[in-house]
Amino acid sequence: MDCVIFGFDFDKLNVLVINRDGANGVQWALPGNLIYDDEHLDQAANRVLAELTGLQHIYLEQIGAFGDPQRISKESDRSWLQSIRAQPDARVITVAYFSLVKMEDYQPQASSFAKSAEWIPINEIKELAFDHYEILQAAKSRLKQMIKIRPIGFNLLPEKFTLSQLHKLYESILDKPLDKRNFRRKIQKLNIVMSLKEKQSGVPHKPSQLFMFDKDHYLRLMQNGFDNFGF
Amino acid sequence: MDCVIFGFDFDKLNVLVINRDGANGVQWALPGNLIYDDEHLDQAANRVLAELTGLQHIYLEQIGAFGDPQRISKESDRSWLQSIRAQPDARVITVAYFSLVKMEDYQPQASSFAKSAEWIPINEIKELAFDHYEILQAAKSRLKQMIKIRPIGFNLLPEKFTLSQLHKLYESILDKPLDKRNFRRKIQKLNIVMSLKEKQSGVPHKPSQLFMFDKDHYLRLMQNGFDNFGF
DNA sequence: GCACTTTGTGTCATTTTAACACTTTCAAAT
DNA sequence: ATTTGAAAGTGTTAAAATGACACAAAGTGC
Repeated sequence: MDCVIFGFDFDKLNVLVINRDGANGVQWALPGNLIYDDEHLDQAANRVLAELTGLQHIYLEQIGAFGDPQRISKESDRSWLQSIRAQPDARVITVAYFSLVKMEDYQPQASSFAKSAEWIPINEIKELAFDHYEILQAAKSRLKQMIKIRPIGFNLLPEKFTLSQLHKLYESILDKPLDKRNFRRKIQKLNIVMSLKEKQSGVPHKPSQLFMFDKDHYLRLMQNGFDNFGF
Repeated sequence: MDCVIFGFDFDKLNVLVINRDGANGVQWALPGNLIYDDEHLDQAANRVLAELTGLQHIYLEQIGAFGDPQRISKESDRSWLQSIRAQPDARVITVAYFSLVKMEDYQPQASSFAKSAEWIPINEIKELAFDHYEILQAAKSRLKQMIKIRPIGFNLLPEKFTLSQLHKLYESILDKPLDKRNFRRKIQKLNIVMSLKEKQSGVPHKPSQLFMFDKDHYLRLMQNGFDNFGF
């Protein structure tokens, strides 16, 4: 399995990639690993995620299976494969997942010498090992699709957030500007956020109201068959 | 791989299932088969579909992978498995697809003695072999999701169809009534159907105008980022 | 020509959408 | 103390979309 782990830095979407040092300099790849013989697919995904980041109970959703017979045959991937696989030539089908993580919950040590994972802005990724770039694109478009019908974006934000942060998040995922006032009106009318009696502090500008995701109201909405945020 | 093949009989959704005669009477299962070692997943799906129905160039889309370690361990499935698999105990992960077929294009011979496949109304299916019922539910909800953002429904209708048929199709998939006039207005405003200079004939009531899917207009819509039919 | 069945059509009140600009509030710098 | 910079927060209006609703028209079969 392979996993596209998304994070949001209040400005843009990021993806957690692992680097392997190869002959041709650094190569990025998605975190992933083999699935145990007696393991549910979702279990495997959770395990790999936990092994890498230590995080548990994280939003995780299957994207699908990727099984091009040639997907691991790129010349640049072979030497690395030989170093980690008993049967480097065996066919491998991967089940891809995407995951939404609060970036604050996992900060790879940027200072560490032997750093193995890094947050990279999604728009700066031009190439990945194997078919991981293709998987990344599928993850992106799946996320875009999902966020229009479910409020999964909250998984990318801290518990308390501002509407501007949420706004920026939607813009980053949908990859288009959204009118600020119209966005706020829509979110507030839906009743899926509740305003806290608390404001930002320490910011060099008007401090923003803080909000939380209102799960109860959302579940009530769902029960009426609601599944369209209209973005 | 396993495939949920949908068909529409102008009244309700049907699924093509194969029957196997077992100890406990007839058991239904989804069509499926092993994937060859050098085969793309999509290729395998197309092959299995063609082997069963003779149809090619059919709408086919991956749902995802299903890999519960126990998925083939139900007692009622074991005897059948032993008759068709060299290693009946090996773990099997399936990649599920759903497919949209014009029912007129494939009519299993109802009179044939050794019939192996049959169209069954989706709402009458209460149980299937292995985890196929679960796959069916996933297919249904995926279809429901997709039809709201892409006009894939046309794959279930003949080239020439009436708006009432299209209307009924949407109601069947979305599983809720849609106002006739509002439905027609919406479809026609979108410009994704073109009316033919031809009417139904031989029907014992006012004959209906025939329409075709207008692919060009739809592609033009798409280019403007359109992906919400608003149902 | 009558009964039956399905097609096909319009209006109106309400809601939703999109476009658009200025004042407020704080920290930091002077 | 005052100014400056930066983001927060807020309302109106015109246009479009939605949802609710009922009856005449056009065929076939009897």
